[in-house]
Amino acid sequence: MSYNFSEIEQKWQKYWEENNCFEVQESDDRPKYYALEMFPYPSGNLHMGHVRNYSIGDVVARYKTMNGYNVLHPMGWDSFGLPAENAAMKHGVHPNEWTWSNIENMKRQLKELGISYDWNREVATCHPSYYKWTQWMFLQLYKHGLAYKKKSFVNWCPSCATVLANEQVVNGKCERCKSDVGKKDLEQWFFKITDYAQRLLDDIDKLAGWPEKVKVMQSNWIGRSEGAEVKFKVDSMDITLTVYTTRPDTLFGVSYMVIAPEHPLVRELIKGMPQEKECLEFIHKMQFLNEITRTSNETEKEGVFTGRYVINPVNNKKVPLYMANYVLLDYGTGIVMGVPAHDQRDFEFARKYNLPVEVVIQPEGQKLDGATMTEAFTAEGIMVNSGEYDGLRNREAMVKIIEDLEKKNIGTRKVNYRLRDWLISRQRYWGAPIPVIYCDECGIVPVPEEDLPVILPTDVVFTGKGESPLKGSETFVYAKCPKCGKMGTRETDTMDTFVCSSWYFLRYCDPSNDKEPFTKEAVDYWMPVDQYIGGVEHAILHLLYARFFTKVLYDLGYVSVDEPFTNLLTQGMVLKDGAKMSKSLGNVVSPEEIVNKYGADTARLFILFASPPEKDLEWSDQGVEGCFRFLNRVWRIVEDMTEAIKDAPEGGTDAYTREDKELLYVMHAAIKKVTEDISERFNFNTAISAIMEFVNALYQYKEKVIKEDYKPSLLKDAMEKLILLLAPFVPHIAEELWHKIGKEGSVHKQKWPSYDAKALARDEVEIAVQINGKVRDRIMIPAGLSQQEMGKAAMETARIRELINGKEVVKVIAVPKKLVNIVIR
RNA sequence: GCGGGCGUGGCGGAAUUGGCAGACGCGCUAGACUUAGGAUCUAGUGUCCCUGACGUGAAGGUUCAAGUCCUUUCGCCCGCACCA
Repeated sequence: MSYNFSEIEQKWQKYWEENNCFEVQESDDRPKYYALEMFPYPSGNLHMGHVRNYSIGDVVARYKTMNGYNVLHPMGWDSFGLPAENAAMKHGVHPNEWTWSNIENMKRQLKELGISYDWNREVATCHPSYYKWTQWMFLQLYKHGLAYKKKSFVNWCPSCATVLANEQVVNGKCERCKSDVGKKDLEQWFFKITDYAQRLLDDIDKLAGWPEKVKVMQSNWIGRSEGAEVKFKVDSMDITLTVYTTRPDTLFGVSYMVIAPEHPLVRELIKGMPQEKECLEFIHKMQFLNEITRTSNETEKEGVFTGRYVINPVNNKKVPLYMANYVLLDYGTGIVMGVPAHDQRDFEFARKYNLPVEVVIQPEGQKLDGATMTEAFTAEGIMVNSGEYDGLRNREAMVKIIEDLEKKNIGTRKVNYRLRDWLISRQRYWGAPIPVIYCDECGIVPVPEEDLPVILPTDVVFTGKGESPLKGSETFVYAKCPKCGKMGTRETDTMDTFVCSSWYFLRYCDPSNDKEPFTKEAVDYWMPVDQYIGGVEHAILHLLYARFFTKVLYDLGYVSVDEPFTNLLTQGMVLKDGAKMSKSLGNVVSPEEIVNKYGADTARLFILFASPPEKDLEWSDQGVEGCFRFLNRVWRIVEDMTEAIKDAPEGGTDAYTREDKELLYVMHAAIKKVTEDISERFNFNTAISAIMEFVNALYQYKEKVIKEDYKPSLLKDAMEKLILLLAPFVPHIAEELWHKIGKEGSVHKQKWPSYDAKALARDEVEIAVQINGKVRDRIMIPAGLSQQEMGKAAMETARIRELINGKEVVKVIAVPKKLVNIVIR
């Protein structure tokens, strides 16, 4: 018979809810701790990845509570987004209805897992009381010049019928639906994250509690590079083209120049030239290529001559101006100088179009010939063919050249970032409306703060066409201009859902405030998040945006921290048969099924035990069975002992036998290990294995000691400690057993046990005796023996004496409590 | 190509500071209890030519001692990738 998990779990979930066990307030003399898991998109059902994420977070939250912290552990819903609209089109359900019923179901599932959330602080980004403040955030950014509108070539997903941020385009495909992303020339809203590029980069150094991997990814994404901008005059035209280069030392080797086909100056440059028609065709062709095929490393470089020439300011050489596929408009200046001898891309381009290859840097002791080179020389060397800079090492020349460019006013030192401004407008319905009104008289007018929220209308038709469905809502579109009162039209684009999730961790601090997004006091008390837990897929997107928002709000004085997350744990994926669980592979295990069959405690235990949190986890039905068996084992041993410990006096007892001491040792070793594994390393798998060893020791004790010799207070202590150690992992069974052994009050409100170093000090230890590094014998020795005495004891056994007989003992190394190594010759 | 990570039994994984490799769990084997066992308990379980030898992807090295440190190398996973 197994224990009745279903009854127990329901009972305690009800108890926790009715007693508001996990509700927290700021005013508390305990130190605060903010434990946060990434809130989910309400797709309708929890998956194993969620279970893993929230189980990990729950261990942390419950453990910290038991260790005397005032723990904030909230949950909410990232509830705007495309799937709601797709469902509306497919099933004819309104996104609002669809989303809220999903939330209801997932909330029930979360509660069935017994996660210790303060549900009073629940937020949903699609609720007007939340998006009011998302819109408020937009207005603050707008007010401070950090939100702006511009026309540009933007990523366009034809399937989602919306624009996408750079971060949402993965390998040229839509991050969400995987269809090919194209380009469209549209007017769009942007957040000026580039203003914060340097700080976002610099402050990565502050993130000591973040995984190296995530920090490297962010730093690569920001992509700082140092170089110079250099001005080239167009021959017989009054136009100057500026290039960005990281290699100003190769300036004398420029043999052509390339401009991006979309560059605004191109039309003027080619106008009336014999090459105009060819150029226009090329531009047209490039527009229809998506970015991945256009810019992939494998795509052959392709270009056309514009007919124009530019003049190299350092040597007055006239070089041809091309347009080419490999030059991107939105990086640097969109114009690149071609130095075939020292850049591989330029080299390939030059060979294809028969452009000269001029060597200006020679490797030491070698002579390169531009005509016969087979690849570009990109390493360091000595300057040649570079006028006054000849003979210098190229590094030194680089510095000098930049200085000289600045003096002559033909160039400047320049730092560039790969990071682009964040495109936040979406032509979709189910998002926070951008609070802006267009007025014929006044232009772009932000909606006044007191008029927020701009409510999403309900009279909307979902067409799936490339226009915001809001455009069709008469009640929404027309609005009076807040400035002049004339009728204007509202912005019909909504905000990227990543805007909503960039500040939700702040809202949790003060979730029902309707006067402001949060009070400074609340945020100052709880922030920063002490431990953030979520999937590594958000390493760049969400985590970078959240950092950006925090910095902006810090600058505006709304928060006192400039980094939101002190420690970050990126959990691994849940796999089945070596692959990520997915519908298409048919390897999905539903959490609900597992909870129904074995209970939430078993589900949680397995997921925590199978692998350390940051590694991928292979699902195993048999492993789940094993965890269920273990909990039954725990149940039975506590049941068995209940009678024996009933009238146990508190504290001391008679002299301990060997078995008593052994049990005491294992118990304290378990307390030590579990404590350290949770607090220092988050290695829940080894923490759980230590508890298993403790339980095994209890069974050993039962096997070896007759009932009459039981020490009631020792066993009582053991039962209490066992239950306390289990509490963060398997909260329901722990709570039930806690009361079963006659305790009162929630086990989760108890103090975390501490270990007794005395119990861990054994008087005798077994050590290995090695000869030349190989174990040849084992001996029991008193624990306090000196190294010398250990060596002596080791050489006294019959077996060792025999083995060293007639040999010369060169050296004896003794490691206290571990081993003795005798080196013989 | 650049950056990050990982290779340990039949499987998931331990080994935290260089100190007995394989904790714990799964699986497997045997025994006990039993009408029965897919329940439970107990014992065993890296490999082999088994008083010993070998063994942490491979090859070298440092050391009394190496999964752990160093050098070389192979394989896998993840991220970025024409960024001038």
